[in-house]
Amino acid sequence: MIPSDVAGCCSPLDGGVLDDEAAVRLASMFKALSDPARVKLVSLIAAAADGEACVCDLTGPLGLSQPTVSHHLKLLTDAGVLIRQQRGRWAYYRVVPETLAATRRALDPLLAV
Amino acid sequence: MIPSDVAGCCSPLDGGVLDDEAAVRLASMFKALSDPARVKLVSLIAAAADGEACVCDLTGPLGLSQPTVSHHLKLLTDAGVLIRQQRGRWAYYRVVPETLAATRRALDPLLAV
DNA sequence: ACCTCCCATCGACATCTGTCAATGGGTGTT
DNA sequence: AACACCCATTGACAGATGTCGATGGGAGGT
Repeated sequence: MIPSDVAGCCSPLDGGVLDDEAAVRLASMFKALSDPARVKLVSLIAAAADGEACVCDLTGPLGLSQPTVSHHLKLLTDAGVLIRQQRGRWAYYRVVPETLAATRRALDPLLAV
Repeated sequence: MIPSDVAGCCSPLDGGVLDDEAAVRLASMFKALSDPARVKLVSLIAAAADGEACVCDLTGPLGLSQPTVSHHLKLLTDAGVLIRQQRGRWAYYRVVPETLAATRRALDPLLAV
């Protein structure tokens, strides 16, 4: 379909578009999951017995050092993807389903035809 | 619930977890959408008339230079989120719904209880 | 032919990011 | 009290990332 020559381009189209704040929030959600190590962390925790895991459970399967794993876990926790609970010497992490569900829902408007 | 003291921790849990390749693929999908500019680009294009837009439509609403916008569009295209079609002097971009739908679906296993 | 316009690429630069070794703070055990 | 263990924080560093100005390559218009 050929565009209407001259004025067919460069028309303003600001209707029904994410505002800056929404774009930043959405992007930060995706950024939290933009690293293979973090994706695998969430996967490991979601698949763990009782739906929770401590750091010592995760360093092995990830093949990363303990500080690096703690770093990724902090990013995920700050993003609201995980929640942290200290019990004794162990720190247990579990997935926050609402956050991932919200991220999933946020993709719908981008599929609009 | 207190863990079963000693052996309660550090048990191997490798069942039903994303393998490395899947984690990398998933992460690269999310990385493509991990920047506010790119999220807004997809939103702008999805909301555009006829579901497509050329670069000159996008630099204004984004407030970024043309090279920067082209850079982001290339990243999104490489990730399969957008598709590019050249018509005359204009390059038209449109959303690839299948890619976003696949990304949306990939979040489901992470929600498993 | 020349000029104009749209857009991709290049070069450069500041910043962010992922990673680890080393350290330190709690918690439980002996 | 002393020790062992789990984990977060710090410091450091290489590499990736976002941004822009400048350049170049096509496609249309005059």
